[in-house]
Amino acid sequence: MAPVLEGRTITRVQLNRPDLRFPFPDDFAARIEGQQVERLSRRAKFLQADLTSGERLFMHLGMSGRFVLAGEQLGDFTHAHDADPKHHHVIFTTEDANTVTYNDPRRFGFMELVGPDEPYRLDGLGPEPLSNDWSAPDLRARLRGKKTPIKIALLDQRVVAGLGNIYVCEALFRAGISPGRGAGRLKVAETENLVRHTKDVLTEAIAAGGSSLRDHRQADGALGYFQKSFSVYGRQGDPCPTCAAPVARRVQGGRSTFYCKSCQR
DNA sequence: CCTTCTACCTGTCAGC
DNA sequence: TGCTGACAGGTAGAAG
Repeated sequence: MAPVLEGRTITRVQLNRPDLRFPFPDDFAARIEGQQVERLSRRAKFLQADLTSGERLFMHLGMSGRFVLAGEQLGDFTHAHDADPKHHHVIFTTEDANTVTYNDPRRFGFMELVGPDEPYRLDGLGPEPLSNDWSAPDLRARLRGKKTPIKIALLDQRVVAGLGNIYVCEALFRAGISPGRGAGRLKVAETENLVRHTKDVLTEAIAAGGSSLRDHRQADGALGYFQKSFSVYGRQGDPCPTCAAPVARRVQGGRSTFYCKSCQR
């Protein structure tokens, strides 16, 4: 999206419905039309477009959102896709007549416009898991005194930002830590293991193009294939890759947790 | 403040 | 071939 949007003026915003998960901001189209996108960036799972007006456009894909690019000269950035037009909710048109379309069947995504000095929830997010800011001491400090299970704590974006259900399950498996352990009760060595394995899982998953369970695609439209490397996620009843005991499933905080009862303590 | 629970929505799949 | 119910990669906001 950056080559298509950065440095370009958005000439038109077509809203096809009043809301996604939340209502669109007041005067959404008017506040974006005529603005140039100075920079496109990412923080946790939020996409941020800095506009020349000083406002920031935050976009979140939720569970099933995607952006579809189209334009005469965009060959390298477009590909065949199966996004149903009935779920095209927002269409941004740029000065060079390219379009960036937000498609989201489940509508768990959302968009926000925030003024330059207005706070936004990104301010409260924890560190990026692959940055040098995220270390065992940092995690330990943020988990201190927490009674909540480690599985839930790792999904809390204020503890570390950008981990989802799959990678938390896989990281806990690799670190040999039971998902039900009290977050504040991990030993120093366990926290170190957990951070190391989390970074490894994410790095490997990114190299594999992510996990295409259903909706996820790489930017070029290809399927990711990290799902073929899952040790426990979605593998209830399969043998644990380490000890061959059946992989267990439980529900924590309303989400499925997959783990090995004998390897994870 | 922290933790827990529910809501948001469509699509898919397993089981009957 | 339908029908039903469970479940899905996430987050906000209310309630306790």
